[in-house]
Amino acid sequence: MTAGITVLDRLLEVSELFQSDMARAFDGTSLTTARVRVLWDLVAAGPSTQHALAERLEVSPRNITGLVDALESGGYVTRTPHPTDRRSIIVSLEASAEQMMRQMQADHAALSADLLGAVDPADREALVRGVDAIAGRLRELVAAHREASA
Amino acid sequence: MTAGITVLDRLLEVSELFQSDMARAFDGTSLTTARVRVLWDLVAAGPSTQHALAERLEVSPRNITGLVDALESGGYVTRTPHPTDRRSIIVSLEASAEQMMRQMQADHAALSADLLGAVDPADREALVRGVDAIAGRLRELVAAHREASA
DNA sequence: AGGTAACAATGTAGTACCATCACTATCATG
DNA sequence: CATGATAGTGATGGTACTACATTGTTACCT
Repeated sequence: MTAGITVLDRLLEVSELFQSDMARAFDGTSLTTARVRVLWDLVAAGPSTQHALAERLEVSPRNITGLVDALESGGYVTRTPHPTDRRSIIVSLEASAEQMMRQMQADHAALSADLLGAVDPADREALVRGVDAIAGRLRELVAAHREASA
Repeated sequence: MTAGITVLDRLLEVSELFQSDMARAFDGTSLTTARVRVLWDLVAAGPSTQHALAERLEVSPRNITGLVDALESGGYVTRTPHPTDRRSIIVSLEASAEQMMRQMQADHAALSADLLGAVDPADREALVRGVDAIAGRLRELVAAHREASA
């Protein structure tokens, strides 16, 4: 019972700590969590229209305009016209930003490994299974909520 | 290796899902995540000065003024003068808000139990130990980062 | 006591994120 | 070719946060 509370609380604590640490890393740059989310998506999906970004990140197209504005003036991305559809704009990562994201990905992996290293080896498999189970169950619950309120 | 990445990513996913679900629950009210954080703290700490709230929540005093403004006009808290220090203002939960927070706490516990219920019983203890270990290690790392940049 | 420094809260001003609505330019289809 | 959908953006507004300046109050120090 108390353990149940503790697990969820610890999970939330972990992500809070992680996010505040990320944010601190961006100090001095024009990067923010929301902007990096855009970069991250571009790494995964490749050059995209703003509309596609908006859909994948689940924010309004209008918001993407602002985020890309900031990233563009920071030199992280470029806007190029779509080859066939003149309404669309293709957002691409600048080479330096792609390099930076690769580094960030490596850091992320290293951190993951570090954190997992703090776990008793005998507990690791159960931990992974447990976290997966929790994530899966939570996805179910959220989906059910969305249904209900739709 | 891949598992290491997956664990951290899953943890982050869990807290994202959780937070978006929380936010949806506040639809239609004047409550938001930041404001509920204030209420939550008042439940745990009892009536407090705004200064104390700012310190515990690690935000600027000015920000607390705005949050308490919103909570006050929503009828969730009341401002009363400090008995001895006329500079200070004491923020207290309204009875209805205290009731609501008790409910929220119960829901939180129920959700925790539900999520833990999705985990194979044989994995639960290891999961709790593992998450604790990760949280502890992450606390260390963040503290070290703060030191380094201070 | 009298002056000064620290303190609590708030006004002002500014950044960032996010949303909706209205509008323009451009497809795409009947 | 007209009509309706689509892609992006301007305008506007709410929330969350910050730093700086200001006001009233307290506490300390000589």
